[in-house]
Amino acid sequence: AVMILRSRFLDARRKRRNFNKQATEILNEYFYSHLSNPYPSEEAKEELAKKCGITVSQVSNWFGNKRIRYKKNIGKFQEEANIYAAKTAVTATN
Amino acid sequence: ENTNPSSSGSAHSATKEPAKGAAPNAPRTRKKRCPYSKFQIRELEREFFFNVYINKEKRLQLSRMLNLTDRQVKIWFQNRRMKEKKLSRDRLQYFSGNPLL
DNA sequence: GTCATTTATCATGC
DNA sequence: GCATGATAAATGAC
Repeated sequence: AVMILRSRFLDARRKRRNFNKQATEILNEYFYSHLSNPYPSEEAKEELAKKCGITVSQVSNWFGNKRIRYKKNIGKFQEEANIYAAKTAVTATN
Repeated sequence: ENTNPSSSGSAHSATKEPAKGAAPNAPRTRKKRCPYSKFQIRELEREFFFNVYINKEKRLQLSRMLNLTDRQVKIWFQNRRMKEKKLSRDRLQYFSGNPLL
């Protein structure tokens, strides 16, 4: 039993699974509300990880991928940028 | 399966990629990431197993054998140590946070 | 030296 | 067929 768990752990990367919608929502909210400086501190990463139900490393990976993929093609992310911008604007006024 | 770009004409060009003397405003183009071959990885891992920290002499020897620069071998060991640390962290988190066993 | 990061690449999901 | 998460080279702060 231990060997099975261990083997599954060792190649956990090979079988990646997408984050659930709620987690992606939380990460995107933070990203687009800190677009001028999308670098969460270690404490912020831990809090995001807790809220999303993922590890701190996964949070770091997500922001790393998001930053460069956003920078490489801002146009492609314009739509979702507007969505989250409006969302955070609403929450800010409330 | 790995055609090393560093062997452009000479395999003995020691350790530098940008020429520093001539161009004052060097754009300093970042070296493109080139994945190492299975053979290179095996030899690097083999040495890493014996000692996580590599000597300067062994480093030069390894770099010559694998057709890598001395800097590349040094960086590889640094990244490999970070990988080992991350694996330990993940292992700890995995076996402690879950009610298994 | 460590370590967060950038960037390209890999492997998978769908 | 790309989107996405994780990893592998490479850089730079400290």
